[in-house]
Amino acid sequence: MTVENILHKHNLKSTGCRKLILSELLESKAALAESEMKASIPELFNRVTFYRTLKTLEDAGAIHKIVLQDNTTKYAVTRQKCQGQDIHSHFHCSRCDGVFCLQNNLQLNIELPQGFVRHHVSMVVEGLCAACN
Amino acid sequence: MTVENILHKHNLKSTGCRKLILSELLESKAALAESEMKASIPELFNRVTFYRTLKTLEDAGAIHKIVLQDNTTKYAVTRQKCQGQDIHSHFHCSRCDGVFCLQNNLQLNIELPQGFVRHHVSMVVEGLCAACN
DNA sequence: GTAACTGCAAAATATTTGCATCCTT
DNA sequence: AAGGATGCAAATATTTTGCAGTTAC
Repeated sequence: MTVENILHKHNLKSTGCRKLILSELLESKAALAESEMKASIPELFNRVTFYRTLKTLEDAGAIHKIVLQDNTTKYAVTRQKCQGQDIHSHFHCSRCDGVFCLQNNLQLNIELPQGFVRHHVSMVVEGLCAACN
Repeated sequence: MTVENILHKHNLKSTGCRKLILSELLESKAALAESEMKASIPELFNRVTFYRTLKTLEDAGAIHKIVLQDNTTKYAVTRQKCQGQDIHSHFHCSRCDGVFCLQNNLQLNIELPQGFVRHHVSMVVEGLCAACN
């Protein structure tokens, strides 16, 4: 799974900002916040481009965002194991702030009120990761 | 469960802004965003006070916030059924944007990677509510 | 009376929009 | 060549901070 692969697969032009963001996310084990990406990527791109690129990549399905309870947003490459899950779940370490995609084949039997219909579920597990535990 | 009850129970002074926000949330079946609260509450309070009051109420445990995948934040009174749940789950209607606390006694068996420890889980179920379905 | 809540002004931060320029295909 | 991506400037929105005045207890 290379950066070019991903871009081509989603019919996206191969541009500087996209490649940098994708390679950054591919290399990282954890999901990254905008600030974390900017820290490692030199000031090649300004914030506007960042926002637009993240949105483009997300709309195309190349990456997905994870919204934490503290309102911060992190991004991760959408890997095969992430796809087709009714429940998309992530782990958030309270100590190092790391966010990781969880691979789960969970079958949730959630009772909803009468007349409610469920489309999909997102879940964040808070706790300590192996390194911090 | 009156507003004064709640404030007293959490050792909070009974002030105008707190009472308005709490009564607003108590009356509403759905969780409310800051913008939704402001719509029904006259301009008695400015934004700064709003933020600070919400934080105070949240820190005290009188209300809790729900962060949705689109980054919006809603608030709801912490009722008895909300408490002591390992998994706090909410329903978000994609059509009317309503957010409701779900009462569930779900026992989740989530498999975590080696060495990871789980503290608690938050979950948002997306779908259609009874009125919109 | 006192600690803490509120309001105002303003700073800091985050996000969006319009437009001109540049680049990928 | 053309459509789309980028950068800049600036508008808009969101959140935080300091300080002075006010209020609940």
